Amino acid sequence: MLKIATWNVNSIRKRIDQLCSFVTEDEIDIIMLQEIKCTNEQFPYEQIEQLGYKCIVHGEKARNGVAILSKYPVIEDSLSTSIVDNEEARYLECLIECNGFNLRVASVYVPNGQSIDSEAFKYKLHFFDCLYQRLHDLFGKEEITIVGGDYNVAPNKIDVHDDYANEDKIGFNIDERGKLFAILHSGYCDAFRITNPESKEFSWWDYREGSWQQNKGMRIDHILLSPEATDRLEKCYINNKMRAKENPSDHAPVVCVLEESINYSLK
DNA sequence: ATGGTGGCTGGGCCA
Repeated sequence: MLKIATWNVNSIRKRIDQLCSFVTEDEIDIIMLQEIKCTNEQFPYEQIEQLGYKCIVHGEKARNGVAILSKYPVIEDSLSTSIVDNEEARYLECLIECNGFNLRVASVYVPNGQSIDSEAFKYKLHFFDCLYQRLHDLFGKEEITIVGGDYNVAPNKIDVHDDYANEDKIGFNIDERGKLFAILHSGYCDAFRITNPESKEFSWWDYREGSWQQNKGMRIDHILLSPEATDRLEKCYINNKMRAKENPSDHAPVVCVLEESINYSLK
């Protein structure tokens, strides 16, 4: 069994103790992190390595920043840390060797987009185009590809609270949903939705307006799987206990469980 | 209610 998680921590330095208890209690093998909000130098390597994880970090000062932590050996790192032609730390990819087969793992932090009529929204759509291109290029390269992250898009009505299922709302506009659908159509699977077809669950709740208390959230954090990974998918869950803690991230971790005792080679 | 809270910082910007 292989447990793989994604979590937007909203500052790794603020959340380091919660991260350590989460990966220990949920027995996480690999985790993709977003919004670490620190430089590579500021990253708390020591505390995480003590738990047996290798750290691959692509940070920047004060904002954004992605990382991948793995209990299994990382055989290639710093792959394609820039899928968009700018300096923002929003994408990181590596290759992990796991009991004789390779996993290509990516951590992605899609721009929020601010509002539908903003320049930031155009950038969000452009980022999605670049992400699509990268994931399209990866398709079939390794059998097992896992792309976890904060996509800042809820795929369908069931993924947002009732007040929010509106074209004007950022994260639910048809153009950005279309970009996510295009990635799914290219062959990747939404691990949570395929294992929980009817569940109205969220992965993010605004800090403001009592959103958590009223359960007014959105499911915007996703684990996308290549077909050979999807075949091995046992379950996927959102650990919203992490959102209920004191000083939480505004996001909850998403976890998928893969069966690993399978010959992954198609040849 | 054009607000609200939280994290970067060290005054706003971003989410």
